Amino acid sequence: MRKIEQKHAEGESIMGLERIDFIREQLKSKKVVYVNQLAEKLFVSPSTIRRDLGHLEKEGLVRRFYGGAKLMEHPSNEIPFFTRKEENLAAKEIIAELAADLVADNQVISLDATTTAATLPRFLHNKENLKIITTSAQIALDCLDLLLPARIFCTGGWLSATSRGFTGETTRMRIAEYYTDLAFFSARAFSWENGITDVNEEDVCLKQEMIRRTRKAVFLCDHTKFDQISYRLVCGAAELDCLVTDRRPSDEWLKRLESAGVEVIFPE
Amino acid sequence: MRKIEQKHAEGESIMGLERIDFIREQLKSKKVVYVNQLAEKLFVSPSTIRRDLGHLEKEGLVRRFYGGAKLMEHPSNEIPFFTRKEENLAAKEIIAELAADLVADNQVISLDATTTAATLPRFLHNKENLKIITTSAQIALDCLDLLLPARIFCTGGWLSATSRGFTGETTRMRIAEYYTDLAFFSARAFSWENGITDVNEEDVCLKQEMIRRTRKAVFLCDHTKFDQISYRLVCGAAELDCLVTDRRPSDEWLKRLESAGVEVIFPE
DNA sequence: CGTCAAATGCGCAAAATCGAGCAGAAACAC
DNA sequence: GTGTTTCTGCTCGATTTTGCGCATTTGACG
Repeated sequence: MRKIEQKHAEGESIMGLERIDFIREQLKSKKVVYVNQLAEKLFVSPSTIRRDLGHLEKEGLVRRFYGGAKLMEHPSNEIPFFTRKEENLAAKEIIAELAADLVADNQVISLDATTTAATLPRFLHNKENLKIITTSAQIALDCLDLLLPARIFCTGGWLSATSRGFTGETTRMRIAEYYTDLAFFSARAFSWENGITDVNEEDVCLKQEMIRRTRKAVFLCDHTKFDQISYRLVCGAAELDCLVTDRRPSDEWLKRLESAGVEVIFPE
Repeated sequence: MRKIEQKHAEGESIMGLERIDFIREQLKSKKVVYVNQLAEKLFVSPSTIRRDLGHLEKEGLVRRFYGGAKLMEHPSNEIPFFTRKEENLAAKEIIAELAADLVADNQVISLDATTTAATLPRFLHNKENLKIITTSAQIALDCLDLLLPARIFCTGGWLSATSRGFTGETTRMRIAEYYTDLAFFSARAFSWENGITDVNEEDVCLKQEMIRRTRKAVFLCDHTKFDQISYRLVCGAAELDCLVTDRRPSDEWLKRLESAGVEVIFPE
């Protein structure tokens, strides 16, 4: 007990995991950390800090440079699923509620492995006899826990930690086996010139397959995603049938989307 | 020894369950606990704390690390499945721990959608480069949350509420695509005359496919299942390669299993 | 291009922690 | 009472983490 208090008095001579967590926080707020600074602050030797940063580098969280390390700007795909789910939660819920109105009884719908799509099932309680096709293990189990009156088909495949969904050739083939009334999907960015883009090559292929195999492709797109560009093309605006968002888009966007024949749904 | 008496004088030398409850509270509020910190706070030896944390790890509540333990964020996925999981929990853990010893690095193993099989992944932390093939959505996501160093393949298919796993023809075909080193499965009942039996027609077909496509079929069978009969045959005893149970079977059973060429694994 | 202080990676030894096994104490069953 | 089980603390060899020395690399400065 005394020992611990003493340590606290001296500052935190933290150990192992907790120290690395501290470094993570520093990185989050400051983007850059320096070996000496951390060593001093944490009362450990620079060697230890170097080792820690080495671990974080292996994880892909930072890039080392001479004297310290810099936070790697992560595509949001690599932020843990449950953190991502909290981001813009209000927006996702607004979108999900509006999107749910598109669904009618007895339909077959598909959902991709995104946090936005994962918000949708909560609003499907009053639909009867749905079939839900999804690439997301998380969404599949969520539907069970919600006691949805629906049949759930999950593609299977290799499980991805970041999306908590499945990827790979098997997954794509499974999607291709179903033609759906509605396909709900999201992505990281939407710009007029570059269309819908996202970071993960494999996930993009799955979205494309979903879009190809549906009567009505519905893009769930919160306001933060407009006029952004990621790098891998999902599809152009013209290939959409419908876009659901949480705020009224600008007049310019509305005009563009209308001219492209995209039905736009937003609150009020 | 003096130390202990002193401790008694100072107050809380908490014992057993009460101590573990305290650790639970600490975990809830702080997310991370340290062996030494707890030992001092609770006036017991570090050994005891290690044992306690070991128990909590088996329960799946924490993940141990050098010097302490961290609360496992088990963010959703619960309840109806969980109640069944509590039954014979101790037996399942004993079986899982023994079964895990059968697994070697770099192997491909399959797990069916049973609660007994679901206990296994917790004991696979020290194996490297595993591939896990499962029909269970629950197990797949559990493996993620455990941060297992393994690739997870999930068959997909139509989701069953009772097993939280997949069934159907698609599922069977997916299993058939992989040949595994080990197949771990469980079932309702095991009798000498009628072999392994279970209730659900569809699930039985999947188990059979798993058994057909493996080098070593391992039946996870707690003591309550011996000399029981359900109705749908999975396979006869002779088709097993190995049986793992939580208590020494009767001499008669041991003799039978030996004569059938089944390796029998039980504690001690 | 050369110099030099600072930072780095590597190996090693000290320290801390771990798990397994053993033995004593307390609780319990009979 | 006797035997059994459970819990706890301790010992010991093994593992992990940490700090330091040392040769090497880096990058700023002249």
